[in-house]
Amino acid sequence: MNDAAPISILIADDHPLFLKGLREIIEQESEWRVCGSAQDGQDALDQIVDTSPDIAILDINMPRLDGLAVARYIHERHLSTAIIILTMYDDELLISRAVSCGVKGFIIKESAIDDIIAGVETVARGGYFLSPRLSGRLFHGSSEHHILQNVVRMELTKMERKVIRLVSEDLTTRDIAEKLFISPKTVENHRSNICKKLKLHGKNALLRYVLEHKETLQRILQEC
Amino acid sequence: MNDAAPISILIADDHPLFLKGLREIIEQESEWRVCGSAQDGQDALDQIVDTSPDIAILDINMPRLDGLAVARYIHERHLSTAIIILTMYDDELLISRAVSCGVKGFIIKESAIDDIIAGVETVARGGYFLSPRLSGRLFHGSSEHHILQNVVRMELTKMERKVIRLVSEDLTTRDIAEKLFISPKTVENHRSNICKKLKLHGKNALLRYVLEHKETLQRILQEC
DNA sequence: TTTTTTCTGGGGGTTATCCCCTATATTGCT
DNA sequence: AGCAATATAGGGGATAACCCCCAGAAAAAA
Repeated sequence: MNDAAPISILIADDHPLFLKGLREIIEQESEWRVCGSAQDGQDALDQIVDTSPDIAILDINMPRLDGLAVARYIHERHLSTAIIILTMYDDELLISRAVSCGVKGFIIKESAIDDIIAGVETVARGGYFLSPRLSGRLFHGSSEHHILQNVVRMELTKMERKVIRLVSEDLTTRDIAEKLFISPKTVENHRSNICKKLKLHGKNALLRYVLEHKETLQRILQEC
Repeated sequence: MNDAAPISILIADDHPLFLKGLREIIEQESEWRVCGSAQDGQDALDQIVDTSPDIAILDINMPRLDGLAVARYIHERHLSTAIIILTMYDDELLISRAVSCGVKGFIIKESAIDDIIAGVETVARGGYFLSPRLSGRLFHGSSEHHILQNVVRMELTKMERKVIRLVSEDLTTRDIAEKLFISPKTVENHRSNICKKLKLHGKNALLRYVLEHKETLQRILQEC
């Protein structure tokens, strides 16, 4: 960390308060420099492409383009900027998705300031960083979200994913049939197969399951 | 705001980053002074009792004691400190609860910095402040949470509340009947009456409704 | 090309929920 | 004491979801 040139860092968060706090923290370090800030993902991406900072610290929830979408873009085009993702929640599904988007660091916002600094430092040195609170649970076997990811993404077929998504949107079998231009009976078959694959038994089991994991499901099933 | 003595402000948030940002914003104003900061509610409360600041800005979600509990304590003992609550979400139920805890300001964290300053200023002058995004919807008639609060608490009878709570815990009519030592038919009647009062129609409407508002419901129905 | 999987339909059945009734006992309020 | 609301219980019916079976067509994989 004894380079002459300071490490350039772009920060992006739609919460002004957070942006302010983050900037203060970074500017306390003499070898770091905030080369830009953004309040939405698109602006952040444009600035990254323009100025190619060493590191970009992105909030995961931002207007126009979320942090992961920015990360995916950077990763696919092999740009040099290392991405650190900020999040409010320790959501394992997000972490695994982030890793596949080439994210180098994953920091939970409630971290102590020293932990945040340590994370940025690690990534600046070319390493990977996960907030302590996150990494603990990461290797803790099958979390709810892992089940969801594996089961919904891997085991379910395209049509089954479409159906389960529409179920989660409060549509009945008949509605789904109309929407997909297939017979209600076919939809029932799909429902039945979904229940088998997800090991759901009993009346309204699928409905309960789907409403219980509504947000997570709809996040996973965006592509359908 | 031309007093000689600066306005003393205590800030509390379990997110160090936020705390940092908040402190920076406040210290930019010459007539304001951060007289203390805390990362949990108990610490905040102790400091408020000790130093009686003019204003305390409290995050709603904090370890040990949440922001509303602190506000309630301050309010019940008629301490002079004015409370401003910070929150991530525009949850109307929280606002109404906060108002009954004597809270003077309610600021959503994603507000622009100027809005935050305006809010603190308003409360410092003895006024009440609600973030623009919040107040807009507050007077917008029947919000989801108002429906819940009014309908569930006021319109539903004791038994109906017990039943809807057990429905939200994934119990079937038969299970509920066994648990309450009444006939399944009675439970069905209660369900039916609940549906009428909540204006729910169609198959599984109650189940959908209840799962949709699970957390809110169980928060409201703690006493059952 | 052969094989497997998926998608598409259907028959027929059980059950839970919702919905419309009626009716009695109890509780609480005026 | 009388009235209203509530809790209890049931009859009977409609429908949606689940559950088992089967089978042909289409698509994907081997």
